Amino acid sequence: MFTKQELIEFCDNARKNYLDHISIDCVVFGFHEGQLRVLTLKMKNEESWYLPGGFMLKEEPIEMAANRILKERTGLDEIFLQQFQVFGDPNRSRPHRDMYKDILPASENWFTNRFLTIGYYALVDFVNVNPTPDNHSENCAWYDLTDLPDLKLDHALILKTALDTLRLQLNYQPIGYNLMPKEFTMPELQKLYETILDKKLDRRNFQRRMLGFGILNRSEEPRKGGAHKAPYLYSFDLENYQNALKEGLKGGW
Amino acid sequence: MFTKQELIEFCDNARKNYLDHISIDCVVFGFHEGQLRVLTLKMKNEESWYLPGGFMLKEEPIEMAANRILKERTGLDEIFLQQFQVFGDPNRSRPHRDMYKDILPASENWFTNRFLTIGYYALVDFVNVNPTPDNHSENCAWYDLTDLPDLKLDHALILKTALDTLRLQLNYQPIGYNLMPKEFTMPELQKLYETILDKKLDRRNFQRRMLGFGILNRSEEPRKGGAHKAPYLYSFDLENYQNALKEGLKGGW
DNA sequence: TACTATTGTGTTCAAAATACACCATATTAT
DNA sequence: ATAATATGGTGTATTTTGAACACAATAGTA
Repeated sequence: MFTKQELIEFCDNARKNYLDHISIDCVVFGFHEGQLRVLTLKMKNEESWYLPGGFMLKEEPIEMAANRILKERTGLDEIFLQQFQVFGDPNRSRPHRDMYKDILPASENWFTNRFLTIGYYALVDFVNVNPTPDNHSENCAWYDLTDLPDLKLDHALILKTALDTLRLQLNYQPIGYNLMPKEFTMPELQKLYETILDKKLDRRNFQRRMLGFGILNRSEEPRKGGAHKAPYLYSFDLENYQNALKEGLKGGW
Repeated sequence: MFTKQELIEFCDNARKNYLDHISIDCVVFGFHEGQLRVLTLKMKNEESWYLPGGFMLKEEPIEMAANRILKERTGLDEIFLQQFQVFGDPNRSRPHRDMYKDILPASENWFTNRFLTIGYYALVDFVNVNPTPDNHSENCAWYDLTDLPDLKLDHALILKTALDTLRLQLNYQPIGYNLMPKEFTMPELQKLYETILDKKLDRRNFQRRMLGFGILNRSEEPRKGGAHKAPYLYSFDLENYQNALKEGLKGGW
């Protein structure tokens, strides 16, 4: 929560640089060792959590804005973000209006204008990534999907919609490139799918189907040093992966 | 194209009523007897065609705005519109800026501000629908997809993206409810799929699969009066149809 | 050296998609 | 009337894909 002084400065700056009425919110899913989590920010002086979001510069392309915002707010860079929906209920920012109504009149408070927010989502390996909060935020935290804090505004809805979209996407697009390390084992990749879908899959059928997509390369050398039998290492075939993103994995008709 | 006087009036009105920086454009696919077409508008005094689009009221929900805009500009009402993507290249409205740069300075011309446009698409039966142009438009026309006029701004991109989305959607969602008459024959429905996909399908396999989805009811009475054997009539089972929209037709994993 | 946990690689059975053939019916040409 | 024809309904064999399941291989450990 802004103090009055901070708010006035923020609004002055925003009016100069940002496009009014449009914001971006990012749902960053993090995965590691069977854990699926979401990146959230806690605002200073406010007992509530938000998805990392922000505003667009007046002449900035949308995708660039999404990447910049995510980087500024969490330090995450070069993350593949996917646009999935615009949220624009006229009342979605009512909590902010209520919060600030006695501090600055609505007419002067750019921050509580109506905003449509463009939802983006991403998948990352949350140990390869080091979220660092920006000035407005007290803390970045990875929350387990089953144990979420109270998300402000419509951010719970945005999160749920992102998850639904991700699960649907799993059926016709490859995932994992931004999420798995360069080399990974088949059981590791399977764990990702199982975690997103919240469902057990058959080892052997998973492998056959996955290989059938033709987006994986198998290394000569299996992983060594672990306990038990040494598994093969796989990596994504970038060209085929990109192609599968465009074309879809298996046509229906 | 606006005259200077019209433009000034339009901008005055827009500033009062519309949300700045956001517009909506609709891709209305029309289908009839094997023809797939797109609804386009020709502006007065301008040799160019547009998708029907417009602006949001300051406190209007997005979906409501999309429906209102489509109705105002074409007369089409109660059409199921599906949001599919936001287009926001900073240069997308450059043609409009160039067009009006000598008529009204950009600082006074709300119309040439930067706009992000939210893309919606719909499918309708174009003989059940009677598009009537609004004041700004000289003409509404259904164009064949293979014979499109020059679409202004980024509207060709929006159309192409909508078509790609529609084709992809065909694989995991039912379509046709807004498009087919209440009762229709299986060959008629097949023709729709073939037209959208631009590909021939097997009659018998199509029917089996379609019925397998469980979203169709067969009437007792076959259609009469046509030449040749009387075909059965089908209608959509609304409840199952809606459910299939939400759940998808066949899960992958 | 046997035990255990994990991974690799089938094989079988069922379901679904594909390819293809035949019958039914309403109009039209003779 | 009757045959020709165009269109629509239904069935069947084959192939492909998906689901369920079992056994062999390997590295660490008791």
